[in-house]
Amino acid sequence: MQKVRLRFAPSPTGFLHIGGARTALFNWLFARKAGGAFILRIEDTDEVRSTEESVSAILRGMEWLGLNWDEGPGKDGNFGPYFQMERLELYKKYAEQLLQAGKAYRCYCTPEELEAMRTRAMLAKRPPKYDGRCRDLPQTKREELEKSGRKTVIRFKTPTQGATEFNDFVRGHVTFENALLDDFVLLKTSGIPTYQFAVVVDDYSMQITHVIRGDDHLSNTPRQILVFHALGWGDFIRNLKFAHLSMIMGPDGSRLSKRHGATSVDEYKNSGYLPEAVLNYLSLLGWSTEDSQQLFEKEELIQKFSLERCGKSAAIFDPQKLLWMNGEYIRKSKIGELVQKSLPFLKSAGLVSEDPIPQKKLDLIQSCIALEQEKIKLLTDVPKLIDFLIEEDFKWDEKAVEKVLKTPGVLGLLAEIAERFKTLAEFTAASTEKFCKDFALEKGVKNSAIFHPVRVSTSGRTQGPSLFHYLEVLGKEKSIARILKTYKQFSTT
RNA sequence: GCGCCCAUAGACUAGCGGUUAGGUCACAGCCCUUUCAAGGCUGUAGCACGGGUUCAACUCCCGUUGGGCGCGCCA
Repeated sequence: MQKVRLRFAPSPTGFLHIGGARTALFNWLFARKAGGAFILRIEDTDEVRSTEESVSAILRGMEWLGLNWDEGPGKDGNFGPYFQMERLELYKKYAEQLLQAGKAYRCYCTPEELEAMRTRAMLAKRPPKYDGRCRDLPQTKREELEKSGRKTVIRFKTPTQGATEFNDFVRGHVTFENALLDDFVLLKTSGIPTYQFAVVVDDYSMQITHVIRGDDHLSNTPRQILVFHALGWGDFIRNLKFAHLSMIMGPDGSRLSKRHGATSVDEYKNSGYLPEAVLNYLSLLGWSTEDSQQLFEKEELIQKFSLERCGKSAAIFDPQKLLWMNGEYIRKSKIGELVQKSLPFLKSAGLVSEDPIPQKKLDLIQSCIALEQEKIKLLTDVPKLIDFLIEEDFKWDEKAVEKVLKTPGVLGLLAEIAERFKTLAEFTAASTEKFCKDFALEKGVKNSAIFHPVRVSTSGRTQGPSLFHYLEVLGKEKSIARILKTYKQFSTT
């Protein structure tokens, strides 16, 4: 039994796109479930758009998501190199083979001529395909063009008869008429292969068994199949399994792009999303279980994933649901891990500058985050949720002052509370709560008439963590000092 | 223009001839509650349209409409 081998083959022309991440995830899931190999192949044959930065951004994105590869950049296997630009000789060799076998030919048309040809065809409402004018050039004409110094590309001699069909895990049986295909370019003038050619040579030479990729490649597949056959790899292609995933669209139903907001994995990382949440959300775009389960542990995802349960229709990316899911993952996080993950965001918010961070401060941060854990949706929420407990000072929210502190009698009560707080033997959530409730009873007012002023006078806001719990974190001294400070500030005005 | 693919609420989806069309996000209300959340309960909302096939169609077939993709010396 042949070992299962899958690949994710991004072209490094930008960051790891959310759609690319989904494709990578599905490949990874399938490979992991089958106990096969997951290969990362960099398709960097676009001489003008490929960049080093993109390569590292993609690797970074993959690593962040935890989509580890068995072969690829930094992980040698027996099928490398894994950058297509390092495999040029291979493509050249096979292109030559096709040339010799009469299954490909040199084309002398210039890009300008081709462009003009396409435009003309479009205007005449004909399919904008290459007309094959160099296909059957007589030898004399060839030599003449050759002599004129014309640059050449190698084109595939696409069969003009018959149809190419294949089975797709998601789409089922698909058929394309060969006559509708044109003689596409295999090798560019530069000697660099086109995607259509490189993908065939690589999938074969890397012994790929399953191709899982975006739906946008569905109509490319027959071309590739034809090339496989022309190279004499019929047996291989007959065993190659295809799965074309439905696309991910933007909210308006058009292809997900920059104008729809964040599309790169990096952006989600920087906005405070957890990789597990992103992965989980992505898994639900075009795949589902029979019982419509939503939340999956990574291992569970691997176990339950199957191509048979991938949907056919395009899915619209819903940031709102991702956000909800991120909250779910944050609530499920172990507090220690959540603290570690929040640290970078606390640092950039200026709440943490020490390095290393003293254990005492770390403990404080942990207590604070624990208070607000259930409320955090994004790691970027953390600083503004707990800053008033971390920083020495705090500011009074204007509306809070207006709504709560300006109520007649409130300041007097606060002064009294501060005094009485001093007498508390222990300053815990339980003790302060008991005190405040008793105090309310004593004064003949509702609990809220005490709670709210205490909250605003110690935090400056009307919303926050559970009052008595954060008072405990804040501590007796600071709590009293803040109430007194509030009293002073507003009793004079 | 030609070809291919797709079509269940605002969004993701389950369904695979007979269901009160199920779940999740979002939205609304109620409960819980010192605030904000979280949680619980309830609710609003869906099979694109038109023909067939069938005792019976969301489900099968055809067409229409709508959307997506491909037709690059981009991948």
